[in-house]
Amino acid sequence: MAEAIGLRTRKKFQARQTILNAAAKMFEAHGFANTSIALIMQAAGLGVGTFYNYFASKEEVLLTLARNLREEVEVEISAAGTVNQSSFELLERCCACTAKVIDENRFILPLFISAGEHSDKPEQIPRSLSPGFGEMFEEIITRGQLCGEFRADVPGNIISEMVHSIYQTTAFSKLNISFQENIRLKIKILLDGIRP
Amino acid sequence: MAEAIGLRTRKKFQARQTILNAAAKMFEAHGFANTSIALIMQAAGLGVGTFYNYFASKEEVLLTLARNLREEVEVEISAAGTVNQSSFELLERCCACTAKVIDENRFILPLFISAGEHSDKPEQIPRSLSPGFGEMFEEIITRGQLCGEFRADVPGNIISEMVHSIYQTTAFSKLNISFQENIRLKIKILLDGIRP
Amino acid sequence: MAEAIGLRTRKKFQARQTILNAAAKMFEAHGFANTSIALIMQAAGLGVGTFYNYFASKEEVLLTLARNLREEVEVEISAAGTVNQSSFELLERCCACTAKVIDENRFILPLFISAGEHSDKPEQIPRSLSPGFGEMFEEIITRGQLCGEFRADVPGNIISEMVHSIYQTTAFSKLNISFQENIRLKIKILLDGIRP
Amino acid sequence: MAEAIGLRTRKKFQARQTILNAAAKMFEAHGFANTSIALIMQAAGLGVGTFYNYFASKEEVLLTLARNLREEVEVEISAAGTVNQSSFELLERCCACTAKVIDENRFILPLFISAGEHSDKPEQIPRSLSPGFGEMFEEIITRGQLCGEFRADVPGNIISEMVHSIYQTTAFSKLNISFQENIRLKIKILLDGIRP
DNA sequence: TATGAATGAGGCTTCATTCAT
DNA sequence: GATGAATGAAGCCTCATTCAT
Repeated sequence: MAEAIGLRTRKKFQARQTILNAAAKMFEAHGFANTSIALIMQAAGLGVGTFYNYFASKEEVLLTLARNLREEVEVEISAAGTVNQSSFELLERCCACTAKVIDENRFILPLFISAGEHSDKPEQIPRSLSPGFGEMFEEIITRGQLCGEFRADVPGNIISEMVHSIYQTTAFSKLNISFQENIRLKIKILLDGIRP
Repeated sequence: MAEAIGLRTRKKFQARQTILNAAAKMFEAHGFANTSIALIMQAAGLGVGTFYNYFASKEEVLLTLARNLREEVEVEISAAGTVNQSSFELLERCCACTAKVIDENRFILPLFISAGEHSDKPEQIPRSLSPGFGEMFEEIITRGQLCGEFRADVPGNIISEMVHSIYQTTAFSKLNISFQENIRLKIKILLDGIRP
Repeated sequence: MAEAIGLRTRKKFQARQTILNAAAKMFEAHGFANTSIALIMQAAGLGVGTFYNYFASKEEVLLTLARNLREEVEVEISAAGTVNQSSFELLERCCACTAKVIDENRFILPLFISAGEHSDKPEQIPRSLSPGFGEMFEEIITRGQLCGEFRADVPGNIISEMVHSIYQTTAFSKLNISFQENIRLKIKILLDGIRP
Repeated sequence: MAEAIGLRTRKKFQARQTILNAAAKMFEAHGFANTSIALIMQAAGLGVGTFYNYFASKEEVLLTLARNLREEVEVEISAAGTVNQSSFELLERCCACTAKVIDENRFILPLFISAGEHSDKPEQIPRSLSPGFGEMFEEIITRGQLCGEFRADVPGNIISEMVHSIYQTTAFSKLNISFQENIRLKIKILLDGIRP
């Protein structure tokens, strides 16, 4: 009995995953707006109606994907020990970690920038991978400014926005250079630009 | 007769402008995706069918708006005398001019970032205000690098992309600071970051 | 030109009528809930999308049909001269007129009783052919009570409700007797029942 | 063993009752059409599939509820001794009893009037609480006519229909008067109206 | 018997596009 | 050239019903 329930539960979980994966693939291939729920479910090999057993809307799928991504970033970052480092080193490392995870889920960031546009219910989609995605950067930056490691004549949230902007737009880059390397170079410029 | 044709031409031109203005207003108010052609033409006070006498699609309207914007920027920049300036001064001034024009047409940049997502025909919408918007910056930057005024260990197109990214994402900024000032600060960091 | 506009306007009006007629027919044949918009438009020989050029919802169609019916009733009643009559005669005549019109649009009354149930937006559908349908009866009855022609130990609005109920339920009658005669007999009982 | 079966039978009966109660509650709260089977079973705290172990359709649930109601009415009426009464007294008492029971299950009458509209299978839902609900009244009335207690110039089934109509529409009444009192007044008028 | 995930038909609605006037 | 009614494809979503566990 317990086993039966376990099986059912496992299957249910699997279906959810299948849908998420299919959605990610379709979003990447066709964009968020051009991906219909029917298309997702077709890619998932499931009936259309099944979608609504797991999600209320396409937006919810996107949010879920984003939340998963954010968790991955956090895991990755906390895995890299971050003690006894200068704010420069810390920021650099965090940026590299973030770049790595995003690189593997490149499709999602662009989606997020624009998703607010699409939906009838724009309030449901935050402009960035919020909440809390940018806060990490802002914290590091603020601390660096307090320590005198970063210039203080520019507000920390402006710098943080700049970091953000680098990720968001680099995802679209057509330059013949790897995503992570691209990010690395831009962050290097930024770091040099915020020395006191 | 020539006058009659002129009148007609002018009238035709007027309708086109009316549509463009209405579209800009509606895009700004409701977003690109949520703006139907019917809505545009209603705002324009013209019949739906008339739209197709001037444009083939919503995408074309957007492109036209972007092209107009770019022209404005160019006019503005060339108005500011640009001789005998260091690359730093030149880049700073160009960025300020661009910020000013974009500030007055703020809605269009966000639209552009996301429009590719929306359309059935994404190939029709370039990712940025291309063609040629970024080239101006790239030219200045490359020249600066050749003169040894800018660091050369980072490719010029990467730097150019960074400039671009600043405009694109600042248009979304929720910080309590004016758009132009926000841009100015970020460009300042960038400029300091690309000193040799 | 004026003629062209006239033609267009006329055609538009015709389409609206066509839809109303088709809807009435389908409502009668299959009931309100079982009549899809697609079915109506198929019966009307028009495309589905055309429906929304004229009505926002099925409910609006129903309301329109009801409003038309009410107008017919009023025309019919005012056609019958109503001066110098006892309240008994007046009520009897009004009831007969109403019965006649309703008889020709029998399907609509049942629809109205139940339509509130159906809709997601029940507030949009009044329970009776309001506003003003019942008021006519209530006015006559109140006047009759004041003159002492009708019993006063029962509130007028109760009597009015009774009149209403007769119409509403007789529309469903399966008895082998004509609608108008059925109504006539019930009203006769009611009239005898409200003598002082 | 016999006990085990008894227990099982009782359990089965319990589930059925649970569903009926939940359905009644949901019908009352949301209306027949807006109540999905899933909603009923959720309110019942049972699985969706379980529904089909007891009922073939929502319509069958409604019919069952109606049949139960009718039985209640009969019990109530037979409880009130009905010997040696004039037809007037008898009809009055029966109407009062019926009103009392219906008052406690007010939701069901409106449902019934409209249920025929809703269903794909209208033939499955009779227009009134048939079969047999009205027969009781018809019998009393016919008897009263034969005895010369009621007027005979109006067919008995017409009068019976009138009684019916009073119940059906009073369930919707918005007047500021209790259901039972409302019914009592209307029946009083009717009784006065059918004196010979 | 109880379950509830899976299903797909079917309803509603929007909207780019056409075409007769 | 201007118009706007007509169109139908396409998307979203609900829900009765089935069936494997």
